Amino acid sequence: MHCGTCAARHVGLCDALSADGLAELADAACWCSLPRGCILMAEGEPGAHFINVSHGTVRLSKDMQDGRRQVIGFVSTGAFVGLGAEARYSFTATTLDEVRFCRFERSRLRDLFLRYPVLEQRLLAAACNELALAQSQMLLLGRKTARERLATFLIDSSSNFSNREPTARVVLPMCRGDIADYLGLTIETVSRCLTALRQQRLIAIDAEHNISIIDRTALQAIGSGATN
Amino acid sequence: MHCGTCAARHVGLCDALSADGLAELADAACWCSLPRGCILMAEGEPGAHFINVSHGTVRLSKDMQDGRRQVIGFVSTGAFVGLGAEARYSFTATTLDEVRFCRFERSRLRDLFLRYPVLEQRLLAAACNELALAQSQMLLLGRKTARERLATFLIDSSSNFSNREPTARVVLPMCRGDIADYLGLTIETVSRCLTALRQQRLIAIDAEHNISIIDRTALQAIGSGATN
DNA sequence: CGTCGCTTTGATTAATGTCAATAGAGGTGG
DNA sequence: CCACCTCTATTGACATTAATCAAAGCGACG
Repeated sequence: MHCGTCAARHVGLCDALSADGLAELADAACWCSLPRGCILMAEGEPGAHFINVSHGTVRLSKDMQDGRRQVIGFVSTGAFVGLGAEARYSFTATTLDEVRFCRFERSRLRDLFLRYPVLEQRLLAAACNELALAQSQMLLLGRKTARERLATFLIDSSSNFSNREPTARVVLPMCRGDIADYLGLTIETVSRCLTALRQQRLIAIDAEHNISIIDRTALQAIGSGATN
Repeated sequence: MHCGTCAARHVGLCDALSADGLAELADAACWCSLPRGCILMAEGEPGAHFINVSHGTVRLSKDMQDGRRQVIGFVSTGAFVGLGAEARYSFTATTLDEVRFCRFERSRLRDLFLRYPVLEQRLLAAACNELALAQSQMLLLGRKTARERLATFLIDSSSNFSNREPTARVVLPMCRGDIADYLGLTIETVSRCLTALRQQRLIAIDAEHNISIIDRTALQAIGSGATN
């Protein structure tokens, strides 16, 4: 088993278990690795599995018939995906880079949950956390301007992806189109807003996927709607 | 104790418990009733409580400093509010009409959860359900047109509020402003879209808070983006 | 009967989307 | 190593949706 070297060993579900519980959990898991651009789960398909990401970034999205897409989240190490799936997945999960993960059969997890109630506690905590994030995103999508959305996104990204401590360097594993679909904007608007923020010396665009936050305080103010 | 006559007795948390468990739960609860327009919990305040709505409708919202507001949900009988609150509430809960509810001290619930794991299971299921709703709302806020948002809202409302079975008659306990803040629009746009739907004979506006769905199929199609 | 709050309707503006062209970056093969 | 190709991002011109500003209608209530 890979648990000893797993990057997610000390986060989320796995961290809740001692060695023997972990062995049982590992027994129910299937280790997988997929390259960029693969679909981990597709909206509408039977939600038989549940995965725990141990490396890489996954894009979660909902699509409309005519091609409009809303990215509902980007998740990485330690994240659970497919938690609530009542019978069918309610979104599509796609790899943005090389992703390693454990896949669990939903049915096999059930009795494990009964014997280790701490697992359910962790899932509940994770679900509540995701819910709070989703609610913040609703405020962003419903009420913030394009500029405010970008500022919020950059601030959030500077603490979400792999770093716990906020850093000036922000690595964005997704392309502009994914950012646009996450923020409810178009690629062009994302590009224009980034350019504007750069011209005002609030950020520096070192490379397309590599941004430096120059004035964090100002960005936070913009993101919360305090300035313009 | 009021459990015997409580409208929420056979939904959510309470339904999971047998008589003696329920007695314990009741022991930790405080029954309250508030008129319209009261604040049940305020964003940013210490999240000491957790409530279970037994009657009425509660509006959950997040506000920005300059007055912009996003309603993140309307909840009624059986709903849990304040679930995940890590230390502080992440939204404000306001009564839209007369609301009756049970209030629990978060600390007193903890040991009850340990002894009745089924409670945690129910909360997890509820949280996952809310998460899926939040994700659908993100699609609405990020990608749908005003017309599509209204159609979606009406269809959802026709099965959410008090009725399990979808009905033609939709009673909206909230005012236009709340609908606007829920759909990420302005009052004027909500009004205009409702008028347009009425003129096309898809709905009838019997009274401001009382709408009849005339062509459900067409509304569903509009809401999912299939037509215009 | 008049006032107040909420809703509807109308005219205009502003923000973002759409369409189109250009510019870079990265990869491949001659 | 360089030229080319493709994919992505940027920039510009214009169109469109929904917001804003303003006024009038409607209902409830004193």
